Amino acid sequence: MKANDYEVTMDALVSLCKRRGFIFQTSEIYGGINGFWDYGPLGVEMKRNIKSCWWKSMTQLREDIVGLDSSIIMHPRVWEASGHVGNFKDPMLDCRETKGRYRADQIFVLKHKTDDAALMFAYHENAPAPAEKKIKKVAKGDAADYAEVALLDIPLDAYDKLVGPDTNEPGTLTEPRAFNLMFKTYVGPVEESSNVAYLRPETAQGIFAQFGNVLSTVRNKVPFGIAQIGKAFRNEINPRNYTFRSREFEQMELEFFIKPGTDAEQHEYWVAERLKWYEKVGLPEGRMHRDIHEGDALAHYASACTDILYDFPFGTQELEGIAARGNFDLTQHQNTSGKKMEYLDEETKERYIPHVVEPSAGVDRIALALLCEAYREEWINKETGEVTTAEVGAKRAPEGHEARTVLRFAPCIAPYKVAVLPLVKNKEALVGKAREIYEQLSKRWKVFYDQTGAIGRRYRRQDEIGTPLCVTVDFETIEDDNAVTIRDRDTMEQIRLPIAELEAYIANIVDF
RNA sequence: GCGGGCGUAGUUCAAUGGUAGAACCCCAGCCUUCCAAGCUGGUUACGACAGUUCGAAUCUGUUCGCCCGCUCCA
Repeated sequence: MKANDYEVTMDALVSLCKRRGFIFQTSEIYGGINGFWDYGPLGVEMKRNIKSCWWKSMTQLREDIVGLDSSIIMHPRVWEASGHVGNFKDPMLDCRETKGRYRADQIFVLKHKTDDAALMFAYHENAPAPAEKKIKKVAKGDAADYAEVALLDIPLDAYDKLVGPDTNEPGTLTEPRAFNLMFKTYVGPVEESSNVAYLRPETAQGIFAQFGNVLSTVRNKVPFGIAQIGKAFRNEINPRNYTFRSREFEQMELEFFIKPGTDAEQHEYWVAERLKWYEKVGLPEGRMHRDIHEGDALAHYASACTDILYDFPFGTQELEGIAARGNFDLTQHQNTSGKKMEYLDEETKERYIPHVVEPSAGVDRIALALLCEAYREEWINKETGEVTTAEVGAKRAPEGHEARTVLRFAPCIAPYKVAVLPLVKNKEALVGKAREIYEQLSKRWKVFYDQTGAIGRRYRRQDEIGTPLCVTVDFETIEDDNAVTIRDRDTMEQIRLPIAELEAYIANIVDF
């Protein structure tokens, strides 16, 4: 069953996130800075819940995975070994005429074999046909007189004779510029090239670099995993779509080390495991997709890669990538550092560098997906109480109805688990009892106490921040039955429950 | 980074180059026995920096940010 058939608009969601304190633009008082976001009082709780559900499923509910917290700045050679220093940059060039942008290494050029003064024609890799046509039309020449050259081998002073891939005019291409997507800094007070360091662009390499230490301390046998949650930084060219692509973001990565040859089955296993987890935190199957990488889309060292995607309002986008990376990373570190990265199988006496399956998820993307999924506007018929999904974009509810905004979070994700509400605030005994319950429940969960305004308004406030349960203390509670009403966020129905049974009831609903 | 659009209160919107308003939200008080009731009062905004002008939310420039397209996404 889909949890939500309401199609949220990003405008409505962004507005609610700011209004209720989920997500703020960073440094907003100074005008903000592109690609960086802050999580407010509710957002930080929600994000912590996502991380602890993941951490619990990885390191607590199974004994073959241990945790790690490696530093953000590591030895620069880590990034040489991983290939990030060499490859983590894309030389790009623009066309002034068409406003197109191209990756320089994907553009090739047809150049006259003998006449250096002749026009040259650029084209997209493996698609020379348009350039060959232009040789006939524009240069009145014969394609046979031209040879293929990589764009990066064309000298800059010849760019005025170069015709771009999507134009017929020469001289419209800018020179290629390298974009290194790693944030650079200096270790120590002096800025010199010998102490350049990078903010990690992924948490994974911290795991690989500590593989040996972890292996020698925890006595785990292959297959086993190392899990890590932490910040990573990428100097994205163009952050977009709210928090979806940020320059500072948080990852939850597992490196699951396996025996070579079991890659395919382990990969398949982890894709299924992770999809189960997404279902559990509230992303239903109907809006989740798998993108199975094949052929050219696969990195050269990987034997399989499956992206897990979610239907965002701005398109179907990646939440997590699950890659079978062979032993590429450990081998690279072994070669670069000179330290052995081998595992000895005690039973078979085999020595090998383990292969790895890497489920790598973006916390911020999951948070955004959960917000999109949870957001819902409803219309409630004032007479019958019947609830219908609101029309998207409607300014107000139709005659005889009132509007309700509700975040239908899975209870394990909700920032607050319970709200405790005295029915009225000007009766001391009611308030006293409510405070007592609040303090009792607060020892176990994040609980909201609210005595302001009409009870209905307080319910709606909790709906809008996704609190799954409201506990209301009324006159019967103190005069009669020592019980409270519990109101459900989604159905708005109430049951009566003795205070003695309250904790067990709540735990059953909200704990992961 | 390029092109286009847009920046007024927490939100959604007003205001002819001349005192920045409203609704909702929020806060306080009164009232209130279960789904945004009512009454009274209150806080809060022209993204930033320059320029033109007697006077700028309004005109100009720059910049920052957001949205859309291109581009990119190991």
